[in-house]
Amino acid sequence: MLDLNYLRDNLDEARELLARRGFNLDVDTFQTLDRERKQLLVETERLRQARNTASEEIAQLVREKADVTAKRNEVKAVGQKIKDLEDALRTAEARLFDFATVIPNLPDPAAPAGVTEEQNLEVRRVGEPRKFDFTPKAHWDIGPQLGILDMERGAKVTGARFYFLAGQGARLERALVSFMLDIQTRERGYTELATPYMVNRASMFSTGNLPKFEADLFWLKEPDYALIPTAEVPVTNLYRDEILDGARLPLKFTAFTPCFRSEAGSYGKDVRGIFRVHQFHKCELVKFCRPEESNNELEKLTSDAEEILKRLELPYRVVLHCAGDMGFGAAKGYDLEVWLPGQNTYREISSCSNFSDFQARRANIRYRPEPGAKPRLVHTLNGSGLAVGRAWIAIVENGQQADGTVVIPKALRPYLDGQDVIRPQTAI
RNA sequence: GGAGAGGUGGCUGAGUGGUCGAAAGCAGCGGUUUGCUAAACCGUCGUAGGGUCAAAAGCUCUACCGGGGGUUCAAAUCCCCCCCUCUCCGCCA
Repeated sequence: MLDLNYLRDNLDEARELLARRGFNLDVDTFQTLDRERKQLLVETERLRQARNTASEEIAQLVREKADVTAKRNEVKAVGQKIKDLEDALRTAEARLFDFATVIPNLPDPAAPAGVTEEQNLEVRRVGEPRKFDFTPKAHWDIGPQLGILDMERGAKVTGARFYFLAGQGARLERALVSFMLDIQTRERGYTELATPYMVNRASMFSTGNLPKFEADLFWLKEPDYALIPTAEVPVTNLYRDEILDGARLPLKFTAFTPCFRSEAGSYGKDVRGIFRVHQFHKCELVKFCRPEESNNELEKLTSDAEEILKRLELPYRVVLHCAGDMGFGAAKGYDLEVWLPGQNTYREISSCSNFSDFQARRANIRYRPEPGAKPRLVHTLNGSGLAVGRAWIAIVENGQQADGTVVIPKALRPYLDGQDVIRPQTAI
């Protein structure tokens, strides 16, 4: 959420910045709502003051054992007026709040203007896509042929966009999880968290998933909890409504969780294979830091995610989001796109974003810069390090050989008892 | 699921209708003193939003004692609903 005081004082600037990401800020509506709220506030406070003064007079009269009936009746009428005004004020405040909660974050000046994926800026390419002397297959062919992926049964047991991994396939995924967490915790200074997989509405609001993206989430019938679409939600909410000691910043966490997404509105997209599914696994990286450090921390976080791809010898490129392709709450963000030979293209495997104070304001996460100083909002960042299912796809597609087997990246072999190749296994 | 206790400022913890935004202590901040990685003493010390002001300071007003509603001239305090924590019983991976 944007700072309402900033909006009041810099409406034109805000409108222009938001236009860079394709959002049309309705300046007139904002000013009208803001003015109405202010008028009601002033009037309500004026009457409250009158009542408080009168109440004190009554208290004094009572102490003097004087008659207070007349005075009491006089104030009684004010009380009703206050009640009406308070109702009106509450409504006005709610309307302003609702207006503000659907405004996306202001883009960082570094984010290129643009509204579509094509306007993203390629920053660098790392690793050379392998030359095949045969036509490389996609994972939806390789996986079932090896007997490590079963999509039909996933669809039977649950529905479309669900799947089973089996034997070496399931183990490959488990190895990837340990591999990713070990690097981030042992070498990159992240603290590992195991988190709740369902959260309440307040948490979903804080990260920006509510109120706008309710349809993208899976909801429990009872109680009113949603399954997390990413560990970003529980980890960012770890410090909701807290004041952190500035000396502890930056704080860095990594968490492995399942992620649940309804994928509403993506019906035609990526219908083959397991690239886009309702349930997947991800190792997430989350940081809390001082505002002046956040863009630098974004570079470091991105490089922490890249490290996994480098060790797995997977070719990838880094793309800087244009203003319009960024997530709702992001000010600046990079995508890591891994090379998928089966599809002959780079595909997203990680998204790393700086949310500036957008989530911190919603979540009320502050820090005290110095002992005794006033609390300020932190900046929050997060990124995938990495999406495990997509890493699985990348390994299978990049490691495939003409005979249908898959070579496992060297760095991962210690997590598989030294196994170097996935060979066809008995069907489940 | 059943029974009970409780949620107060950064923390601990008083306060059961009116000079309570809230005692006291700790922590923090400012200072004094002491020849020592500290102690003692003094002072200060919540957040948000209005008004005044060119602005800041200051002054002043309003709200906030888990959340929401109610009673009352007046609510941290009384009533109702919800949430959370703790204890005991039951069930259970």
